[in-house]
Amino acid sequence: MSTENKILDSIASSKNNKPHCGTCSLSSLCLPIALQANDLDALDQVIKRGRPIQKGEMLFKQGDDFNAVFAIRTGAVKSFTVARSGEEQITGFHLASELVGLSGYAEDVYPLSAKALETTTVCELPLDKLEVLCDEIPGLRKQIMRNMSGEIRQDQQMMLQLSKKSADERLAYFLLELSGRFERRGFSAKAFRLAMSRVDISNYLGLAVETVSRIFTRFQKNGLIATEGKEITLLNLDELNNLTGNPSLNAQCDSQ
Amino acid sequence: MSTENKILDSIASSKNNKPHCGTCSLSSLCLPIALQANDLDALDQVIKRGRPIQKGEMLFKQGDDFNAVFAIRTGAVKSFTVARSGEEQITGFHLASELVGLSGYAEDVYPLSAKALETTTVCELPLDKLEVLCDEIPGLRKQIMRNMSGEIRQDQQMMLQLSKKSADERLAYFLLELSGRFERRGFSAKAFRLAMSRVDISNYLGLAVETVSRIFTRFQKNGLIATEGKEITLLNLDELNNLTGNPSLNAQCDSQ
DNA sequence: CGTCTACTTGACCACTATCAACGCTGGTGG
DNA sequence: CCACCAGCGTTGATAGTGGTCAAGTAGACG
Repeated sequence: MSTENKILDSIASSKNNKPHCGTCSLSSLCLPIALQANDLDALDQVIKRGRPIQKGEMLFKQGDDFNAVFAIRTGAVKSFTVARSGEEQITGFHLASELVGLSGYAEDVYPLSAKALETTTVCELPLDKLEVLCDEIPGLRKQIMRNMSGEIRQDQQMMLQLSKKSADERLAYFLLELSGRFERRGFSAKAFRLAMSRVDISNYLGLAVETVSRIFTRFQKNGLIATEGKEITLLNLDELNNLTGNPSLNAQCDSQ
Repeated sequence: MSTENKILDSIASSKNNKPHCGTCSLSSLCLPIALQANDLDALDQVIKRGRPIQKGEMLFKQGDDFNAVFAIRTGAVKSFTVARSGEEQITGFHLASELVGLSGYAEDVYPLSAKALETTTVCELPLDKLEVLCDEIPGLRKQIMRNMSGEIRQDQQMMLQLSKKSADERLAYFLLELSGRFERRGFSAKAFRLAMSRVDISNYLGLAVETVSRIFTRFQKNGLIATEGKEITLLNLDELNNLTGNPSLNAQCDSQ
């Protein structure tokens, strides 16, 4: 067994060497959430689990035929659209358990590209098989619709950020939003690693890199955060929350 | 028969007094596009067609239970989210044949509100019935997924506009995008009525009303458009296209 | 005719982009 | 082993786009 495969397996599953939806630690966040055991097997059968995708590699490119949806098992991915004028807009960062590529449905080609921010393993759901399953398993159809609906909601939140919020508010929102996603995956809400570069963050938030950099420094001076390269610690969630301009995003949300 | 009902019927269908998906002039744009005759009947059966909605009335409010999706028959609707801080963000304007409310799927409540911009008639698709039909008619499921996917694509385009484009570019894009939608509905691409107010436009585009107003005047001075109240004529599509910063959005798109 | 709302126009200034320079780190090749 | 370079991140100085405030106009409606 090659070193590469060893790494893959150790990443894919800490206990078994055959990854399977039923044993995947993400099953409570990912598509299986709404499925029965036998449906889960059916889903598992159609999933292709390829070799890991290296940092900088593309999952798919804007304009490619839409032939699969991807669920992220480990790692992180950014998706972005390129305007005809050449400008890039990062439309989202995707962590483990999230689906990428569903927006290809409308036009039969991907309207955006997806690139790995770090070494990433994915579960590939070939479209033809997925279509059949969707018609056979109502729970799966519903779960995918929920997913798409959630993405619409999220993108619309982002529209609000981009059009109404100041640079400080956007960055605070970004950090808290990420924090919440890590927490839901069982990681620390206060200390994590930013898989994306400052340039990526600034692009996503509709700001210049310099602005993002300056705000990071200012937040540090004010004791809100501490950074060491890509590692970041949120020192004062309450104050960050105030900064978003939104009463409570992450504060006293124990019920969530 | 009351005056109100007479109006409804005359609006609902210019030829028959019983509106039906099969005879609706929008069937080639709306959900029926992918359905067989008998499936179409099944869809038609579940649709509730209520009285017209007056300008300013709400179709649904953010936080309401998600219990129906709406297809617009005539008129226009704006949808918008309200942040906890109170800011409103208009997330879209919807014209005849478009679906509103699909983003309620993820959380079982609508994450946004929808309000009529003018007197509007809608086809209401109760969620419980729609769910059943989705599982029975694969074509319908697919069409709805395409719809959601298209909305994601569209929102992401908007994110690009909001974060990368200047005020002029945004307004030009807005006008051309509307123009294209009117054209696809068989109306003039060059002259139409803006159902929404300047405030709505500015909110949608992430600008101040004053800015929008100034750009409208400047565009007029430069001979790009002519306005008279809410009526607008696009005098120079090519130049507007250049202004979007995107090579060709509406130019020489005869094939589209 | 008065009031209200939508829209327009002008003056001013703040936020953030842009330009420029510099430091740090990791990789490459002499 | 060190010099060099590229990519990323930070910091400073400057300027421009578009927001804000204020006032005025026009159109709709009672």
